[in-house]
Formats: sequence, structure tokens, C-alpha cells
Amino acid sequence: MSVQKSKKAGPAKKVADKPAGKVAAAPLRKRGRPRAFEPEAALRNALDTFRETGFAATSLDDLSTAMGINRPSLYNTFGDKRELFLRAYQQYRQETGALFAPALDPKLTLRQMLEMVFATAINLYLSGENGPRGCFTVMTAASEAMSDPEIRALVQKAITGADRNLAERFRLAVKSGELSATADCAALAQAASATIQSIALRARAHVARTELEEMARNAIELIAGPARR
Amino acid sequence: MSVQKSKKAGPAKKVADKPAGKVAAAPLRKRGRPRAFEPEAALRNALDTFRETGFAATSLDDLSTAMGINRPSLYNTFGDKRELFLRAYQQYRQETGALFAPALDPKLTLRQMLEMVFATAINLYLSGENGPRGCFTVMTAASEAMSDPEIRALVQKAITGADRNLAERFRLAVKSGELSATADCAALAQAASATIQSIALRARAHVARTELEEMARNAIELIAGPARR
DNA sequence: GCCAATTTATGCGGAACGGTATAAAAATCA
DNA sequence: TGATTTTTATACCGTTCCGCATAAATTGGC
Repeated sequence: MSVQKSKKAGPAKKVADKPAGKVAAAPLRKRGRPRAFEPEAALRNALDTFRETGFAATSLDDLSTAMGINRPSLYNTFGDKRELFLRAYQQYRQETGALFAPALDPKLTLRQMLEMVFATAINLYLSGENGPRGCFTVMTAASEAMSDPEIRALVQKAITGADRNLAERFRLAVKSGELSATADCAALAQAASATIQSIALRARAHVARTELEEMARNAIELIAGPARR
Repeated sequence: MSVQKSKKAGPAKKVADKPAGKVAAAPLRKRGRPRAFEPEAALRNALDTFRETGFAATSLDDLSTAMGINRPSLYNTFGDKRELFLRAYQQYRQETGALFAPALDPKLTLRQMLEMVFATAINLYLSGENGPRGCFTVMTAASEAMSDPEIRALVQKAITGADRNLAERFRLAVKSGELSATADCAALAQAASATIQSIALRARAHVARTELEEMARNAIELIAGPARR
């Protein structure tokens, strides 16, 4: 019974075959009763819930309430709790990727880039209705990374991806002369990454925004200050 | 088993308002059946368990098994799960404080200090029978900090305490001429703290020891390198 | 030896957990 | 309209959870 994955080569089999743009209403209606919720919005709500209470402490009742759908619909659409967590985390990575992208615009100066990156991080990590939520990668996903290799791989990708993106931007700064040719771009990128992660941790501990901003300023001075030129 | 020396000579009738020693083995036996476990060792095992699986995912059965005592004894000695967690965290802070203390010895040079601090952190965060456990403050306690003000206060104290200890050591380096008088000690201390926290995070994500060591070397160069003199 | 005090051992009880069975509802297709 | 397909809604199942009640075990005091 129940859902063997018969690949009968039928089309339209895939659930969300193609996001294909941010258009919400796909005009082609499937056969049966239409769903009464938007999967993307529901996933956003699941993400918010996981961000606040973590994986283990979030029950399926919490999730189905926050997402506005019942348990069976949840299972049909997203699979079990762990699968939902994985999809929520991927959603988070996608969202934050888009959030940080403008700061990496090559047209900005190095200092402007760092200022934007840190400001974006502070705003993101301090957001939350019930207090600052920190970073999903640093706080929530990393906790599960110990027991779950798949989550661990995603966390690793998130960390090294940030390192790489920043390092690339630093290399650009060397080319443009903003940084000395002897600057160790990978090292500077890791320092910036570590600053972001520390800001996430401190935000979760309710360190005041002004202190986080000062930490960011200090890091900019250390990383891109006169000593590096 | 057990058998401590009965000091039958001294009547010691009074309920001993204050023996008040920090001596571990109090020779005076209390009235009833003696406990069959050592609270300190049990707490250590509880700490290990919490470090591996976090707060919510650790059941009282897990704890009582790991600690080698039954649930009622656990409750009588340590209170409920949350109280046990708090005590385990305090135990962790005490242990790690002692672990890092030698590195802060003022007789060491600044670079030696940083090398020892980072080496200690790497060893601590990579330890664990079931894989690297990271830092209890960064991973486990910070997760609970959102919903629990008392834990949050402890996390804050751990973070700012590390900042302060390092800053003090940097100020010493300014006095000794190892650092320029214009160095921002608080900023450098936060950078070192952030590096430690990032190492903890990366350890949990199974980043290789060699990479962590390279990150430490890079951080030392950035913080105490020629540019700061 | 008997009593009081304290800890250990067993196991219960109500609640919450994750996951699913089952049937009603709402759409398309014929 | 009736059959088919898909989603929704309700309610349940077995397990695990936390915390505690209860009784046996082990000590010191008299």
C-alpha cells in the first residue's frame, strides 16, 4: 500500500517540478481537490518555528499550527519532521543567500562591502518576534549536525561557501589595490566569517545592537584597516 | 563497599551548623543509607550526554543511564532536567576555565598565549567519542538561551568573560611592548573570541583538524602579526 | 534489637510525542 | 450526474516522555 515510487514516466509527477519564477498561481490545475495553502508560505512558517525552538523541541503540533495545515497534509507535502527540517534549512540558505548578495556587489568598495555584510547579519540575527533568533546555521542546524550527516554536510557547505564568497571578494580588492598584494585573502575571509558567526551567537545571547555594531566596526578596522594596505 | 572510617568517638550531636570545608570527602556520615554514586562523576556524565545530544533530545532515561543512577536519585540530588542542565553547564564552565587558565599565564609571550589558547580550544572541541562535540556554550547552551533567561545569562557571562580575560592579556602585551600602544585591546580580544567560537562551530561540522589549525595560525598573524606592533 | 533517616529500586500515570488510518470534502473528467 | 483523484479533517495507535508514588534496602542512634 501507500506510495511506492512507481516511475511510470508520467509527466506532472514531480511535486514542484519547476519553481520557474516567483509567480504564485500555476494556472494548470491538477485533478483532485486543490490544496488550501501555499507550500512556500507554509515552509517559511516552519522555518520560523524551527529557528525559535530548534529541531527536537519543536513538535509536529507546533509545526502544523504555525504552518496552518494539518498533520497529514504536512506529511504528504513535506515528508516527515526531519525532511521538513532539511527543506526549511535549504529555504533559509536560499533566503539568506539572496539577502547577502547585494553586499557582495563588486561595485562597492571593500569597506562598504564589509559594512553591508555585517549590517545585514546584525539585522537578520536580531530579528524575531520573541527575541533575537541568531543564525539558523550556527545555532540550530549545527546542533543537529553531530547526529545527522546530511545536515552536517549542509552546514559545512554553508560555512565554506561563506568563506569562499568572501575570499573571492577580497581577491577582487587586491586587484583593485584596496588591499596589499601580500594580503592573505582566505585568512581575511575566515576572519570576516568568524565575526559574522560570533555576531550570531551574541545576538542569541541578547547582546545589545550597539555592541554588535561596534564589534562589526572593530572587525572592519582589523580586516580592512590601514595595516592591510 | 564504600566504608569510610566511622568516627565513633566524637558524638558531634549537633546537626553541624557549619563544617564548611571545601574538603571533598566529608568523613562524617549522615544518618541513612549512603549514596551509591559520586555526584561529581555523575554530573560529568550528565554533561557529556548533554554535550552530545543537546537539551531537548536528551531524555531522563538517557541521563540516568549515563550517570549510573536511577531517576528518583537523580531528582533528589540534582532536581529536574533543567536544573541538572544548569549544573552541568556550570560544571563545564568551571572545567574549561581551568583548561584555558595555563594559556593565560602572563609569563608567556602574546603569541605563545594565542597558540596555546587556540590549541586548547581545538583539542577540546574535537574531543568526543562519537565525533567532535564543539563547545557547550556555543552549540548547546546558546540554543536554549532563547527560551531560558537563566541559561542566557550564563551564556552571556561566558562570552563576555572570555572577551574580558583576553582583553586583559592584550593590555599586558601593550605594557610589555609586544603590542603597539595604539592597539585596541577590546577589539583584538573580540577577534580572538570570535576565532575560538568559529573553531567550535567548524569542529562540530567535522572540519579537519589541519584546517582548524591553519585558521588559528592565520588568526594569530592577523591579531598579533607585524601590523600590530 | 528497634526506630528514625536516607537512598535505592521498581514501576506507574497522565501527557505529549511522531506518524498514520480512515473518511469526508472538493475539484476534474467522462 | 457519477466516477476518479487529490486534499482536508478527525481521530487514533503505540511509544516515549517527565515526574513522582511507593516500597525495599542500608545506615546511625538509642
